[in-house]
Amino acid sequence: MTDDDSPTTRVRGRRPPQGDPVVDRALALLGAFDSSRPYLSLSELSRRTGIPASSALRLAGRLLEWGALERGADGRFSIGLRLWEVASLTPRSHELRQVALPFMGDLEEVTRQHVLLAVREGEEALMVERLSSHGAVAALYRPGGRMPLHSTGVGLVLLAFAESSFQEEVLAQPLMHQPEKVPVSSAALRRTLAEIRRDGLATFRRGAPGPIVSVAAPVHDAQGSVVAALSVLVPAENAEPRLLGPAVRTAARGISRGLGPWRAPGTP
Amino acid sequence: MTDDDSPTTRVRGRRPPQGDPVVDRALALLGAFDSSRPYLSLSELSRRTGIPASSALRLAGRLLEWGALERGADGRFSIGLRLWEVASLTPRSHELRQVALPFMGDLEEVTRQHVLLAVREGEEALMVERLSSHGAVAALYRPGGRMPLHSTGVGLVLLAFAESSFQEEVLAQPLMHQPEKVPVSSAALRRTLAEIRRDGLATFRRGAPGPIVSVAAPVHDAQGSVVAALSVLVPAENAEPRLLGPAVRTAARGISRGLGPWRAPGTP
DNA sequence: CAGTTGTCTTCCATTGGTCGGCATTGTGCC
DNA sequence: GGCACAATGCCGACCAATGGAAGACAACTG
Repeated sequence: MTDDDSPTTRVRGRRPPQGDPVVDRALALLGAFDSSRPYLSLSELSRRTGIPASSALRLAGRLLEWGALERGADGRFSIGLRLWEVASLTPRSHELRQVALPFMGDLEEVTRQHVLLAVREGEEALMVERLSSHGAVAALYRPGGRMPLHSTGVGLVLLAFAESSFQEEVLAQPLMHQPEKVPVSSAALRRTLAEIRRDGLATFRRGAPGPIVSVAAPVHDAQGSVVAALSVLVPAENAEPRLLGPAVRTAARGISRGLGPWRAPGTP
Repeated sequence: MTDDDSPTTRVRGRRPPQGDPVVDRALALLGAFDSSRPYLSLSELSRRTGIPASSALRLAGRLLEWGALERGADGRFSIGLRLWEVASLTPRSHELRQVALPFMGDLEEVTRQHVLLAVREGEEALMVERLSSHGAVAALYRPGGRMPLHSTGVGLVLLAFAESSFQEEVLAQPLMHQPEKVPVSSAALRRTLAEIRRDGLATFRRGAPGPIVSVAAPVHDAQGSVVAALSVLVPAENAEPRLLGPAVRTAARGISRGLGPWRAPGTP
């Protein structure tokens, strides 16, 4: 029962049954970019999104005109600065960073390594900001990137203070430490989370690119719920968790206080 | 020749002659947000973009689903974290910040005020990053926000090293210092720009929220063109431009060097 | 150097996703 | 209760969006 498709009857502009909403396709184009591929040619864009080249070109043209995409001399596309400008208004990054940066600066000055701030987004942590000193150890994750909840200091804090239904959902899955690929026992993780809740502090060690230890603490908003996690990342050898703990907790409290009275985004 | 529109013939879904491309409308929704209005209700969104409420709702729904928008418990929309995540891949912010942040941290530690990094976007400077210490003086501009080229330290640097055709375009307009609203003589500005090119350094004073001085230097990419400007912002009273100048220039050179060898984004 | 391959772009007949007015419900204020 | 405003659901006409075909151009290849 193949339908009639003799060469002569084949129409030119037959619109195929496919047909995602236009907006979704345009967003798919934006989503095709990736930290490992910040520049994409038209055909790469087309392949990654499954959108035919001619359609991809038309849509990309619109995005280009507005500034959501830019196009280099070699014809390749990248995310546009105009989009970044608008996106920087997202409250969970903008408000938070504004308050947190000075405190993060203090911590960096003391530790001279990495200081990072992350929020939860879906089943991962999203790094909102990172300060890194010159001689700092190699870091696994980057600002704007995602980090596993169960295998990073900030992630553990965010998980420990999430709703318990969400915690159970995560605990139900088989989890592996990253990047070592060592299985995590759900019972051990449960115990760790309880400790974090008790101490208001997470200490996480990993040996991957180099042995490091991360000390993380929760940041609360005016309603008292945990909206972010702050952490310092130092090489394991000269780590002094005893000293780092109070410093991180103090900074996190400072940020929390800064978020408090600044409430009420009612029309100014 | 009014067309027939007797009450009974009035069709329901008559599509009006209006009709911007869908993608443009969706982007207009994103563009409706603003640093002074990071939260918008549906009707505000509709009014600001000129899109009828029912259409705005439908489009916003799509954006919401993808994560380009978020919606609070009160029903108001804001920019979504997913959009920020993608937007953070824009080379002009991502690559630059990665290299610049450690150097900016050094400068902040010395000055204990504001350190900022900006790129040129159209006829304005766009602040890509700012580090601010605790006791720092009030700042006029915010990260992600735009600054006038002729009335800020970083702006002057970016203007001074822009193509001359662009400079003439700017010089041809009547310019005012911000926020004092004092006219800028085009001849004086021309002289200032020449000095900046000669010294590789801009010094800019303003008295607005408080008397401050900004010392700015250019950042070059591997090809030698100026891609950003770095600046420190300190209160005028205890400013030591003599000392700040070399510090800022050194840091800017460090960033430029960091951008150099990191060239060639050819497929890895 | 003709042949091959791949990318980018323009063209265009077709059609299904998009359109906004209207109706309804929800919410706050006097 | 009455009024004003915001949000959402509904609907069918219609035009903007569609993707295959084909051309232009560049880079390899035998």
